[in-house]
Amino acid sequence: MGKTSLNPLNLESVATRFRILGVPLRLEILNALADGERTVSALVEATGSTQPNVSKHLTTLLAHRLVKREKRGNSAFYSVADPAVFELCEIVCGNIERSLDEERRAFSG
Amino acid sequence: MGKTSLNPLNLESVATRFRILGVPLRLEILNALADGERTVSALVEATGSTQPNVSKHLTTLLAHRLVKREKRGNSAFYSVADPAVFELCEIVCGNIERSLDEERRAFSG
DNA sequence: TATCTATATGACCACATAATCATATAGTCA
DNA sequence: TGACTATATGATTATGTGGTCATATAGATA
Repeated sequence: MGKTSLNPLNLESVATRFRILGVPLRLEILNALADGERTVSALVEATGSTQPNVSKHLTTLLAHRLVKREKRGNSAFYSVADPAVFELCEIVCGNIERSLDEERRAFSG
Repeated sequence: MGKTSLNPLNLESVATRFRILGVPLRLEILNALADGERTVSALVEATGSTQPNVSKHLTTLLAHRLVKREKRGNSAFYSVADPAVFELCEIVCGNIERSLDEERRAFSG
């Protein structure tokens, strides 16, 4: 358990996950879901994108199990399926910061 | 410090990082670099892809500072720039496993 | 210099997909 | 039922990019 080295089988699905997260609007949606469930309309407003576009990305996120969906009345409430995605973002942010630091060092040193 | 929530500025670069990692062959390359530097030829052999293709992906990985390059003699030695990428993969793997568990539970429960 | 090996790169094609628009579906309320 | 609201979806377009091929560059060696 925990032995999650990248065998060819995993490789494809891991890459797919990354690709799903590689769209700014989708990250924005996930970010907007960080503190709880939101309706599609709320996400449309939060992101400033169009309703069909947000809906489509939510469908994609749902298909890859990054979000959950619950329909209540007229609305669809989406929420993050696995909070671990936020760890990913944090690591990437740290990653980028280190890159930039190095870049700065290269320029000033 | 460590407050790396996704502001719109970060959002684009974080998404880009994810997109870079969203290509199986690139993950395979990074995986092959897990235990040290490798030449392009070695990576071509390790991945089974073509030389121009591997070289091109290495160029991409280099441009986004996911790998480092050092030329010695006739060869170019590439290595992972920030080992944190492997954490990412581990998290994603765990993520996927939880998804699959849930899926299995949904079918059998 | 000529040749061999290693790597990089430009041109090209094929394919995936993000965004938009129009429209369909479905639930609510009068 | 009919009108309204919320969400989903099909068609279309535009764009990005992964893969391939041919070729260029550059270092090593004779």
